[in-house]
Amino acid sequence: MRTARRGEPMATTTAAQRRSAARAGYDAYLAECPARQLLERIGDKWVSLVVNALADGPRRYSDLRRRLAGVSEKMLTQTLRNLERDGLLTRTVTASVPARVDYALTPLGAGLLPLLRAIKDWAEEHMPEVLAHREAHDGARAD
Amino acid sequence: MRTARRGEPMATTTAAQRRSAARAGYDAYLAECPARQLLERIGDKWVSLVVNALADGPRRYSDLRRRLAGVSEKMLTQTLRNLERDGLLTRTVTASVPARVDYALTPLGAGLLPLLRAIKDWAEEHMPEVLAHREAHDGARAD
DNA sequence: CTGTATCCCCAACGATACTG
DNA sequence: CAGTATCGTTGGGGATACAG
Repeated sequence: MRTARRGEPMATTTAAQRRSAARAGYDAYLAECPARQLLERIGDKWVSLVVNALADGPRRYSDLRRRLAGVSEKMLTQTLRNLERDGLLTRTVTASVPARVDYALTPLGAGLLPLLRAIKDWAEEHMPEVLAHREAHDGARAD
Repeated sequence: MRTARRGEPMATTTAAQRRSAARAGYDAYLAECPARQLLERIGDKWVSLVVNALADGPRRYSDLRRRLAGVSEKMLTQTLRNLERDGLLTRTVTASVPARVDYALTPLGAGLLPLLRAIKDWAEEHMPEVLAHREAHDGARAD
């Protein structure tokens, strides 16, 4: 993107382009915002559940799959890999027959528990009110 | 879904079907889990930003659009409507010329601020470590 | 047992144009 | 000023089959 060199009017390239630039900049800012990065992690559908499932100790893969009855293998593996990649849990392979893999929270991952707890507490205390609003709102215009 | 009444072997319809049933049940459970409902709300890309933008008082639509430089009109409106629907903010129309609309947090919505603050604090304290892990992990296998 | 590989769908998000 | 309408892209997430 080059600035207009000549002193020409150039009525175009103003509003829309400025918008685009602002967007790009803001997006870059958002991509670096720690809070948003965290929300993207824990917002993943299975992350909070996996972390909670590991709260009281290591679990095997099949163990997790049973406890999180709704998860597909693909998503469970993907979630675990992402969390491992971020240093939130460890993956330990025991090369026996049959193979055995244990997952456990790291201290960093365990540090997430109080935060998840806070989220859960807020949710249990206030979500009913939120849902009541939602239904009232929908009901009023369902007609 | 009926349980197998007879003591018959019925090799088919077992594993896969049981899986499906478990999934459906678990999904239903998740749909009702307050913590997940909350995560779905605040996980929306613009929700936390909008709530924060309203932290210190009401704002007009165009005001919000300026402060959240990256948001499209569609997403801003959609986010605001969702939050209004959930009783987290109010929408006040002043029928003047030109039209004017103010958005403000309700007490319920303001109650979200401490939680968002907690998320932000955790993120600022620990996300650098998470990102360091991530890069180390990626770098190790980037070859 | 612990995954990987593949295909597919859909909802989120964005871009653009138009309206009261 | 404050939206609505419409279209297109993208990636999250699930189903299924296969592999070490």
